[in-house]
Amino acid sequence: MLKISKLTDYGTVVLAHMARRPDRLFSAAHLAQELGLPLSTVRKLLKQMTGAGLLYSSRGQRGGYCLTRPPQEISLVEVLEALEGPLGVTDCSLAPKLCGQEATCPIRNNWRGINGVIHGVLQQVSLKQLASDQTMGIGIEQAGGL
Amino acid sequence: MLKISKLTDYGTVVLAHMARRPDRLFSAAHLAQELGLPLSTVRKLLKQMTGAGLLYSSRGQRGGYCLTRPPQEISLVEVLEALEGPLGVTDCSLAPKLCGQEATCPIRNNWRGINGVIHGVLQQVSLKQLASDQTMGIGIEQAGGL
DNA sequence: TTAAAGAGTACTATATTAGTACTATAAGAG
DNA sequence: CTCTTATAGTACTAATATAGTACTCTTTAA
Repeated sequence: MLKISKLTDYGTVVLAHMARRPDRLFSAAHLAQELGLPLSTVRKLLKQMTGAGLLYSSRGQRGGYCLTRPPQEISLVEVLEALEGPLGVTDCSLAPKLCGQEATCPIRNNWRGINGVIHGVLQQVSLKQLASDQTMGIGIEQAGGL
Repeated sequence: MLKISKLTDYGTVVLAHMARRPDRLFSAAHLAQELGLPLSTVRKLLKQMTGAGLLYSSRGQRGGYCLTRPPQEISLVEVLEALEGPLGVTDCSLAPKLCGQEATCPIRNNWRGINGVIHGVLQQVSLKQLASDQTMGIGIEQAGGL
């Protein structure tokens, strides 16, 4: 259904929460409690996002996580790709040799185009926007072609 | 990875092929052979799309399938929804009561907005465009909000 | 030195996806 | 009228992905 996974969804919830206080340091336990998510799950997400470079972590007592960049500079694509790997609507728009039909497939190029558009949409959304109460305005226009 | 399933992908290949000859009647066996896809799989897809109202079917000798509407009037969303059910990037943008966080989730509205945009992109792409050799032109513009 | 916190690893249950096989039914050809 | 071709319906299996959890190790500040 063209869905992101539930874990990724939780990940965006966690990041959006952190984006509201970019100054603060958040521990996994605090986040889990504040957001009502299972601690183990939150831990897993934080670890993964740290590995992807989205978060700084500091250990020890009074340790925790914080964003590596200001929330308006982090796009949703980055977050999704950190948690799910490269974004591809179809196999062929992701990597070669996954489909088998590839060489002869007459619609591959068009799928790649669609993938690019969706990628663009998600790139335009920043973490700051995602965390915002205001409704986001993103429009689409038909540019040309047939 | 925000991906459609491989079966759905095959479905679009099949439909795009049929869209090039909207007059013709295609049997499952022919399509499977022409596209190099497994017959059983093609059969499954055709049945499902017929049930969803995208195809007419006629049985018996010289039977087969054809599109119920001209290819430029069939949007990609319809095809995806016929094969995968309602389109929802997140659980909460799909149906109530799937997430648990729903009531308190601060970013639900924004996800719903993103979902709407992606829905819009796929709605703008017709089967005729998908089947076309020409590169499609779809642009995105930032309209407002923050 | 101890307690709080992240890092690393491994595991299990469930759901989804992909692919296939078999039987029944309909309709045209001869 | 019956044979052949084709769709309709159903059911099943294997592989993969997802979700959630548990446990141990390491770091660091009080």
